[in-house]
Amino acid sequence: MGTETRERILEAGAALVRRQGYEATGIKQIAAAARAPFGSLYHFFPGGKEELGAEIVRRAGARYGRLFPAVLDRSPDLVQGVRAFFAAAAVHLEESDFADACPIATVALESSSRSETLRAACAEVFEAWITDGTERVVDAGVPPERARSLVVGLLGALEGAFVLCRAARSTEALEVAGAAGAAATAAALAGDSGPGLGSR
Amino acid sequence: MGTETRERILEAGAALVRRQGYEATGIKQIAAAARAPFGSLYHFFPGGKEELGAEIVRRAGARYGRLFPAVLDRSPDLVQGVRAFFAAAAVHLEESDFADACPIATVALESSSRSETLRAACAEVFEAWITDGTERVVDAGVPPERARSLVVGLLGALEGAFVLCRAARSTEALEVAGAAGAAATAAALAGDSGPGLGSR
DNA sequence: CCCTCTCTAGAACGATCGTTCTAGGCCAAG
DNA sequence: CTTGGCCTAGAACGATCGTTCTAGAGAGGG
Repeated sequence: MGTETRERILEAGAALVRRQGYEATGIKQIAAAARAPFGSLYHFFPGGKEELGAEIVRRAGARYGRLFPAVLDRSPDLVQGVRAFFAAAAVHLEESDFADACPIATVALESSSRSETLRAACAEVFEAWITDGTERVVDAGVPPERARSLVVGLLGALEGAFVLCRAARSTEALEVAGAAGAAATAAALAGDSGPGLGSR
Repeated sequence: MGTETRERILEAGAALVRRQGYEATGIKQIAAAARAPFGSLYHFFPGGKEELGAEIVRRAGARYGRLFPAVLDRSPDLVQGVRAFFAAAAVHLEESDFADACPIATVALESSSRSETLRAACAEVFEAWITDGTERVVDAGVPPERARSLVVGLLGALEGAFVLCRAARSTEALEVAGAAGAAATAAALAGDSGPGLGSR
């Protein structure tokens, strides 16, 4: 069955796009990295690069989206879960020589004014992450609207920290964001309407 | 003097790169948009696309960096200044059909694993923004280290919100980030070591 | 007047881009 | 055995990429 080839293409493509972005990654480069025959690429993705890109985004989004719940499940509470997630992101980023941050943020910025297809795929992934995250926060006892704002703030802080960290080749921004995110989460759990991410 | 041609090239290049990113923007496209002869491009930027890109980043960074102090000067205090800055960013983003966000964030993500020259230019700009912002916050009475964390958190929140807003074509994330940023600023001014961005 | 230096102007080059096309291998169904 | 599908395989195409090269316009100092 050749479906595993399709798999390899998406896998290799995701790794390349995460590091280089969409525009800088060639379709032939993906085929080579996946050790896939070039013809297969257009067989599995007749829509060409754009379709392949959208599929990579969705696929990487679904995989990366499982990380936050997984970390939460291993943490005693929400606040420590948030702290642990930012800390893990910092470790992983540094270990990859500041290459592996968010798998889709670069594509989101590159495509938002150029390809409606790609932009929509990124938006879809972000929204799924937010919805899933909100559910977890609501389960911890935070009112839905407040929970969503918290999660949007957390995700935004994470994405922004990735931008700064990759540029500076330093984890400072992730550390700051992690501490702030944890504090904001604690405030939301305490029912404060006060300071912190997510007070609207 | 032909230096004004150089100016036009940087101007046009900045506008294109801001919307499309670095990789998707062609050097000939910049020349055409600037109504500059193509030969002039290599005359002014002998280092080719990379040198031009780095110059665009630095130039756009210097210009955009003047915005935050300007907004602050027109605001009664730091907290309202922060709020106003995020609000203005949201208005400008929406008015530009979600095209004009941070002029260098896309380049930062695209280049960080591909071009040391460009990555360094972006890092330089971010660091300058942070340094300048920290100075303003220190002037308002916050201890230096705390001030820097606050500013790093604010900038990260802004950049991340831009990513989410452009993808979603919505200003939600900027609104959340603005409220959180203002609250965190208030907390820092009050000397709280408690919740909010920048509590390390 | 001429020489030099800056800047304009765009043709030309090789490389690479995404895409299309043709051809063959493989395997299950008839 | 033959047919028809999926999938592999890569050559070929036109377009465009960044870069280099040649040539000339224009101004200023000797």
